[in-house]
Amino acid sequence: MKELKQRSTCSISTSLDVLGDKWTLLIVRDIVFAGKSTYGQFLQSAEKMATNILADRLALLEAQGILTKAVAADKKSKFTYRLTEKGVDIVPILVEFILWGAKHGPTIVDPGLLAELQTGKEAAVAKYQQLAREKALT
Amino acid sequence: MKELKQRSTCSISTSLDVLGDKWTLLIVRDIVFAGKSTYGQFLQSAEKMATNILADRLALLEAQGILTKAVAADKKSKFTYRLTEKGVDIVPILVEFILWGAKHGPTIVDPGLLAELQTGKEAAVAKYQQLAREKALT
DNA sequence: ATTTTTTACTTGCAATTTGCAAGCATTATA
DNA sequence: TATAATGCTTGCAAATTGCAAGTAAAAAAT
Repeated sequence: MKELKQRSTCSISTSLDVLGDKWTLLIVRDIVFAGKSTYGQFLQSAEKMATNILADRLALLEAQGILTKAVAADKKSKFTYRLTEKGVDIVPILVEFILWGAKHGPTIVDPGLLAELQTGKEAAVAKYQQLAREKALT
Repeated sequence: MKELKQRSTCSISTSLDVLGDKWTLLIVRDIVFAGKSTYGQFLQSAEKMATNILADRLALLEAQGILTKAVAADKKSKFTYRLTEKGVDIVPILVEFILWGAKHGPTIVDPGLLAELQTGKEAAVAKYQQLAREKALT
């Protein structure tokens, strides 16, 4: 796992030190918007993350206190990854990426989600944050 | 300049295809919050971006229609980089990175800016977007 | 007029990171 | 007891990054 180095004291820069790559936020996305929680589920996403990259990023996110790793309730050979409060606080960032991509990129967004975000962003953010918190308790 | 490839149709993923690295958003930050506009000014930031990386990212951002490059008003040997509307729409993303970093990271944020963002996020976003638009006209 | 400086890059190369394929270890199922 | 599921680890080539030096056009200084 690559070690984290802080490039400056700027909060945008330090956020990018942790989240600034092509894969990390996709894991958080999968937890928040796709209800995923296991290594195998993350691997099945459309972007086809490599197994070593996934393992590296999960370890990094855990080390940063963004998610927790626990043995699954049903199987001892399975692990469940959930968001901490620090992770739940990433939801607003994801929402802004959704809105920017939907407006300016060649993307397909669930129309229900998009409408929800465009008509009441704060309420939608709060809703998905609460859903993530509730899953973290199971 | 590395070519852009779209990994999926997810709007978060396509946004990360363009903005998901450690440097790109720092350039946008420097334009929006530090009033910078030239290659030399971007190089002077605290994070010390390498010259080849800066040149690559500026070309990529221009190719993506996020910023424009124009000969400076005072000198023919100088270029001025400004945000397009697509670039101005990145401001909300930057704001969420500021808030997340300020809350969870070891950072130093201008207290005035932080208070402004925490008390009236939407108004602050609109203000910095308008400032960027006005500079783009000069 | 000529040299020096400013400004914006480009180039070469070593080091790091990524991406792909295969292998391994533990637990669960047949 | 063998097979499958699950979560990784390893090896290696390819791509990207980071550092230092070099280049080219325009501006300023002499």
